[in-house]
Amino acid sequence: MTRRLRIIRLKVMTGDESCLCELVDSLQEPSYKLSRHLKILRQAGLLSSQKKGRWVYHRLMTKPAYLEQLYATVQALPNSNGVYHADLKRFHDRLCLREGGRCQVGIQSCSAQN
Amino acid sequence: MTRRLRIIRLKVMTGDESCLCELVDSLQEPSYKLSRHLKILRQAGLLSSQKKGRWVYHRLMTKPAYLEQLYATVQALPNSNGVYHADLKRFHDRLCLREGGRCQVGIQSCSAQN
DNA sequence: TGTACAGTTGCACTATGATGTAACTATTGG
DNA sequence: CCAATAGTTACATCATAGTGCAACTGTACA
Repeated sequence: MTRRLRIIRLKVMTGDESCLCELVDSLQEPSYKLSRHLKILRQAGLLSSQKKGRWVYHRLMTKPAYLEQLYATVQALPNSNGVYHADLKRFHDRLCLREGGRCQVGIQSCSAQN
Repeated sequence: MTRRLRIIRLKVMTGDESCLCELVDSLQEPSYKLSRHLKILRQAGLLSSQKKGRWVYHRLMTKPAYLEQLYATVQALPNSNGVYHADLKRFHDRLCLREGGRCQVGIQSCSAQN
């Protein structure tokens, strides 16, 4: 659950679409975990996923009004232990590896491989 | 989790304080269940509870700003199966049993006793 | 065509949360 | 003081959610 919240928080703050490997480097969690959480979020109607080449880009759904309300709440949640901030920093660093707004490389962090 | 949401939704919509027996009649759930969920909500900082005689009155906390944001989201959530509406109706009926704004009787519904 | 790699998923397992029972405290009213 | 009742909680049990491993699909590039 916490991981799902970290994903949503990150995407609420950044807005842009991102692929799994970028999220792995940002949240420092193994890909199989995040992949499953992303699937659950997609089934819940919070995310839409689009495959482009070998990468799958995920972005927040904005259609039902209560989702926007939900995102505003996620944004307002207290960042108790600084995790969200750390996620965001790693995500921004990771975005620098893009070329032409597209992901070009896979998982970079050696810690949370797989 | 769903029960916790029903409690919060009910209190968000009505605002006023209420005691356990009134919630039992409204949600049609046994008292030991709701008592435990109320405790968890209290520990999470969402509720404050105050004992007055033999009844304990529970009300929503409003202090941190993100809580107000959270309540707005709960209010905006879709009422998929009509549960929230049914809870609300039973709650209003139950409030008619008060005298001078105070609860005077215990659990009324024979279904969800205990 | 074959290899590397992004991403997914079935399976077994573990951790966490919800539940039912029943015993408990505290308060009211006779 | 005692019975009745509002509410709480320890304990065992069951249900659900999260995890790790490993095998799998699909795409790109040499």
